[in-house]
Amino acid sequence: MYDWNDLRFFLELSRRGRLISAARKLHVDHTTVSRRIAALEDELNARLFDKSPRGYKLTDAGLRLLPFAEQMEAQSNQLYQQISGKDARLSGTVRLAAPEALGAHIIAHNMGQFREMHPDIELELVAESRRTSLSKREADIAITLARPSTGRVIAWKLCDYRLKLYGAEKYLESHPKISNIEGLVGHDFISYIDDLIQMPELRFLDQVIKDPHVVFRSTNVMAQYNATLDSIGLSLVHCFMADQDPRLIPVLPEDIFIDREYWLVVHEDLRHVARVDAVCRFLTQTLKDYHNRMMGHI
Amino acid sequence: MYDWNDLRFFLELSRRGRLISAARKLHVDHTTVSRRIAALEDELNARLFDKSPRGYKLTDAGLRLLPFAEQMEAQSNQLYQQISGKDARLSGTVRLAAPEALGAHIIAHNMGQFREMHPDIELELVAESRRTSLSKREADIAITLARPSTGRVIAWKLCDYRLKLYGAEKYLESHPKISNIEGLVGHDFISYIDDLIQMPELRFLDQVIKDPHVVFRSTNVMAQYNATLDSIGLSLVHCFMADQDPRLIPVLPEDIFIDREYWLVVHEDLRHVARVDAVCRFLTQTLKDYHNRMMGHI
DNA sequence: GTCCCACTGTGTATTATTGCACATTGTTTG
DNA sequence: CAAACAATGTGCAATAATACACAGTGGGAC
Repeated sequence: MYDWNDLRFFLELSRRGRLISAARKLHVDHTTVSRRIAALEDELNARLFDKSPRGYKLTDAGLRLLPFAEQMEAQSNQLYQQISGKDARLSGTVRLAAPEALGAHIIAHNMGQFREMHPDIELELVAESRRTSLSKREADIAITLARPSTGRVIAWKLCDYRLKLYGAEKYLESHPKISNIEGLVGHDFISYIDDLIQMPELRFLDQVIKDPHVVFRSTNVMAQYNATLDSIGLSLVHCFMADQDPRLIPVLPEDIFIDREYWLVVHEDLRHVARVDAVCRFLTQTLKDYHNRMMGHI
Repeated sequence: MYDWNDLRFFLELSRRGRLISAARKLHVDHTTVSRRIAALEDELNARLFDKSPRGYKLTDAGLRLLPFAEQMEAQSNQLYQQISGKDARLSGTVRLAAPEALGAHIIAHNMGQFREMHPDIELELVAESRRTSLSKREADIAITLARPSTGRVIAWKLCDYRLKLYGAEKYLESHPKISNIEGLVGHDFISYIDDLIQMPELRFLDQVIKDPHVVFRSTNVMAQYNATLDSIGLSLVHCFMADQDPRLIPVLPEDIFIDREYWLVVHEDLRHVARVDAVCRFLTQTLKDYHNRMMGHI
């Protein structure tokens, strides 16, 4: 029978992609990891990784093995904690895919607190506005704008958030005063690139004004934000970003606002993996604490 | 972190109770098992076994560890089968506690078929009519006469069975002819030892005749059976035993019969352990095939 | 195009684990 | 009560696993 310990080498290599990185985490030599993976592949008569000088990537067989190994690891951690009495320190890497605005601002700004709570968990933040596949392990956790409708995932709503229309002071001073929604006609706007929008929930400028005159488009939220600061136009910005910045003035805030939701999504197989669970709990609690800010209530 | 392989030594020792027996099963030296258990106890800072020259017995900590280790073993077996393509031959020991009659006859007579199906599973049959505790691992599977009402167990009904009153030809020839139930008065009977009966379901002679004249008592079903053959009295015998023996004549079979049930009981934690599951399936199917015989329908 | 860096693979020395031989202990049998 | 048997524990040799040193390869930067 194969060596159960080899599964620990397998797990770490699958998470880190490189022998030397996995070896460092496990406090062994990279040659040991290489040999143990080779031994495991030999015992199981299956190729678990596609190897290249640039790293190791899981094959289909490796992907199929992964949930079992993770379950064993979860059991191992539970038994260690329960029998030895010592808290088996949560450790390992968790990859989180989150919308750029949320990830780069709210989550990134809470990393200090997270690391205090879980010093051995390495949180990798993929802050992009494109879809990620959890079943292909592109991420362990995803934060989406809508509840996923298919796949072996578990999801729950994290929070609501609000966007409002903002303009820089310099822009507002040098353009016609806006006293009602009709007054927006003739103004310039900043927005996403329509045909590169991957989530319908990001199409919200059309709800504010018909046929907006867009002078700048970007897929990058930070680029849009900075362009707004640069006084080239108005844009719909997340309240949790803009309200912290006195340079941005909300435009008709009582009339113009878009509400959206954030959802936390985890693959079913990872739900009970301790470090994934720890990250989920942290995110859930953090965004509960941020409720008012997310909604633009100051 | 502790060596995951040590858990395999732990599992085998917990099942077999002796270093040398566990070592034989694992194809290692008994000193290896001894040292690996010592290493595991040291790592977990817990005593897992009470040691004596006569063997090793699980402590409370060991009992608490057991389900986790078994889960890991279940995961390991599943992944091996699924990834390597090879059927990880079901192996290991399963201890079955069954009522003596059922165990020693029906089950024992089907061991050939069972071993053909599962050559690496060692089925240990504890054929006794006393209660066994599944939570203390006195057995992995129990067959009982009634559905258990408490405990973290899973149970389902295996089958119904029937007992009838039988007498040996020699006894019947040398005693008053029995043409109705009233005619039983004055006859001799063989039965259990009343104050040593541990299950109310075994008290059935009282249902047939009030104040029976019992000339021989035993806790052992086979002893009762052989005494009946020896023509010292009448006894209520399981149809699945007696109907195969032309030496036993049923007495008033249309009027006198007792119906009982067999239940299969497994501890919740073992339900998904592959070899336990295999035994459960085998028993369930076997007793389904034996339905007519169990009920005395020839 | 060349050099540097990061990473993997291989051979060998070192260290850890396991098996062997045997002593010790407790139980059973005569 | 003594001898035999079964099981565990210990010391040391043999074997296996791991670390170390270094070669080879591929990609990126200049």
